[in-house]
Parts: sequence; structure tokens; C-alpha cells
Amino acid sequence: MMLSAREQWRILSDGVAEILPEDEFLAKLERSVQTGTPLRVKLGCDPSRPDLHIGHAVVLEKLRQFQELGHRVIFIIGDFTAMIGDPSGRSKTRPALTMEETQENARSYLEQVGIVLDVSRAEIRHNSEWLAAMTFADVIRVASQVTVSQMLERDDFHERFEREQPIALHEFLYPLAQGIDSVQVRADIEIGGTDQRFNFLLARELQKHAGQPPQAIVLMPLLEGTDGVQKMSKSLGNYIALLDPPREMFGKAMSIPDELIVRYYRYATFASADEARAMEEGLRAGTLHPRDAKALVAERLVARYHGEEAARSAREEFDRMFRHKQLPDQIETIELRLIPPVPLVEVLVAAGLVPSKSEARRLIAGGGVYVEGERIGDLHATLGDAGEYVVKVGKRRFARVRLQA
RNA sequence: GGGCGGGUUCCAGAGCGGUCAAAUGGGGCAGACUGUAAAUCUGCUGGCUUAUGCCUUCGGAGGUUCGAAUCCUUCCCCGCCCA
Repeated sequence: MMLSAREQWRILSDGVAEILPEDEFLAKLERSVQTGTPLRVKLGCDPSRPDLHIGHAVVLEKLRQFQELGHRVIFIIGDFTAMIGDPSGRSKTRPALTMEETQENARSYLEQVGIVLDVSRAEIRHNSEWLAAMTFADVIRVASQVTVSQMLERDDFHERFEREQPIALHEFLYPLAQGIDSVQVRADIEIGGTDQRFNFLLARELQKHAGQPPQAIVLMPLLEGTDGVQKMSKSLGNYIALLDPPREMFGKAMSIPDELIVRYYRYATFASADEARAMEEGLRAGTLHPRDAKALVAERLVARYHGEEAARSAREEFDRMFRHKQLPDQIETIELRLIPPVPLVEVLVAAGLVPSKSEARRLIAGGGVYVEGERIGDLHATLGDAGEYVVKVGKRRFARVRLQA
């Protein structure tokens, strides 16, 4: 009932950025088939900020395939590392999380993972289980297995070293901790984004020292964020969250640069290589309009996470608002306890449409504020009477404010 | 421990006694245009009872000065080199 190693290889290698080393991966599949033993596929996760996005889904989707082929997915919740603090040097040190926060985050993380794959069939481990138990002597022993110049091979360390930027000593320990995780769970495969290459390779070294067969590595492409330049990440604000509501998801997908359309088609909506090629050719030949291609991607993306129905209505709403510049079909009503006449500037702030009066003035001066469909250019404009007003700020901020008598 | 160079607004990075809320680029927002929240172009980008006005900001605390991001003292932090 298990597929042959070849068949599995065909499925599992589709859409990956890199498999290291390929022959070992294939050998593992073959042994797995022969002995009827599922492979142990590890995914480490940082529970510090549980807001998964469609970039994570690229990895999760691959993991789902492993699951469907009968392999064992092992999630490692990095609760220990999260409690200690920030691994990545450039960001200002993140505050260490408390035990409760970490647990809450982990719960929410798994819930979001559950959108893509079957968490109940996965093995879930917390790395505090073994990392918290290590003594300093244990740490030194593991640290002795890696040299400083090996560490400096990692391009992010290398670059900072070259640029004379700080690298804190503990940053060297995080890759080590990840490697120890692999040893602990006896990972056959570790999966992650291409930025994890160094850490995953280091884990192989530690596994060899521990007398284990080293894990094979599956690296998935990193999806660019909606800005089209940097990788998708929460901190850069260029992400589409798995939990984004349909309209948000649709709109964000429509804001990607044209060059990214096909890539999103392939990796965000999991179109096959053939489908992606077809779209690419259509775009190049001019038979497929970029806007339509993008709308297709956006719709398919929304459909995946919210269903066909939601996708269709998100698309209609988008067309209404941005192509035809009409009002959205639902506008939040905000009651203001202000007695007319009220300066418009004050209304905008009170309604939460802008963060400050200065900002409100700038927007008015720049022609970005509308009341009842009419552009307001006067900084001193007031809403004179009680009643409801539809206020629009920019393209996307709407509110129906109600002034009481 | 010694020497040198640094810490500036969301980020990077100029400024080095007044003309500094602080160049420039990025990001963000808005406008025009359009095929979309693409691209391109333009404008804006600390706050306040709109005021040739006031307040807060240039690592922290003091000081000099009519006046400081700019000078001095001291403290904290970072990088490099030497030990």
C-alpha cells in the first residue's frame, strides 16, 4: 500500500528548492519502503510569534505530503529557546517569554498548522524537555564539536563579521540547540526554508558525533513577501497570514508586483509545474492579462483557506472598491459622543481613522479625505449637524460616523 | 587593560554652535494615472486648541552658551586594533 521509493521521490521532490544530499534522501526512502518504517520528518518552530503566513504554508504543504505517504511528522516547539530570548542578531533583543506565553503561543501555532495538515497524527515535542536538562558541561561538550570558522561560514554571521557588526556569543548556540533537537528526535529528514541550510547541515555533524545516521535535508523556497523584495515575514509586514480574512487575503495578493504572479501561483496556491508554465507563457504571449492572472492567483489563494464562495465574494468586493471605486458593501458604524459642529480633523481621530490630528491635516491637504463621496480640501471643515456621515480616508479606510444631537 | 571609531527621527545614513523637526535613500501614507492595494510620476511623512506659535525628539545625566544633535564633564552601550 506504500508507494515505491521512486514514486515517493517524484512527489516529494516536486517544488523543493534543494534536497541535501539527494542520494541519501533516496536511500532513506528505499529503506523505509523495504522495512515498512516511516521516516521521521522534523520541523522546528519558534513559538515566539504565532502568526503563520502563506510562506510557512509552503513548508507545511510539503510536510502534508510526507504525512500522506505514511511518514511521521515531528514538530519541535522551541519553547526553551523562546524563553531565553532572541536568536537573530539584528533585531533588538526580543523579550524572553514566560512559560504561560510560550504555551499559549504553541497552542495557537499548532492550531494554525492544523489548517494545512493533520496535527493529531504528528508527534509534538518541546525542546525544553531535553535542553533544560543539559548541564553546562553538556553544552561545552557539544560546542566542542564545532569550530568558530565553521560557524562563520554561515552567511549571516559571515556578513556581520565582515561588516564589523556585533554577533553575540549565544547566537552561536542557537544552531547548536537546533542540532541537538535533531539528535534527540533521531530525525531522518529535516525540512524548512532555504535560509535554514546552515543550521540543518550543522545538525548532521552533531548527529554523526552522536553515532546517528545524519538527516537528509529538504529545503523549500522562501516565498517573497507582498513587497516582492524581501522574504515574507511578520516583522516586515509584507505577509499574508493564514488567518487573514478573505478580503484582506485577496487584496494583499493583488498588491504583489507582477513579476511575482507566477511564483505565487506555484508556491502560494500550489499550482503544478505545468500550470505555472502555462500561466507564464500566457503572460509572455500577452494572451493572459496580468491583472487577470493576479486575480486568479488571489481567488485561488482565498479559496484554499476560506472556500470557493468566500473567494468569489472577495473578488467581487475588490472589483467594486478598486476597479469601480465604489463603497464596500459593509461599513462599520462608529458612534461619536461629540456635539456638532465638530471639526473634521477631530472626527477622523475620534473614529480611529487616523492616528493624530496632524496626520489628519496632512491627509486632507493631500486630497485623501472624503465625506459622503465628496473630497474635502478644507483643513477647517466641520461636520455641522447630527446624523450619519460616510467618511473615506485614502482607498481603504471607511467608516460611517454617527454624531449625536 | 590600552588605542581608535561609533550611538541621530520607522530603517539605513548625513549633520558637527543658530538658517535643524534635522539632508539623502528605503519603507509607509496620500494623489494622479491605470490593468490591481502592480508599474510610473507627484506630494506628505513627531505632536498640539492652524499657530510667521508652542511642546517633545538626535544613547543617559549634568554643564558651558543669548542659543547645543552639534562644545565640555561623566556614565551606559557597540565595533575594530593591540594586550
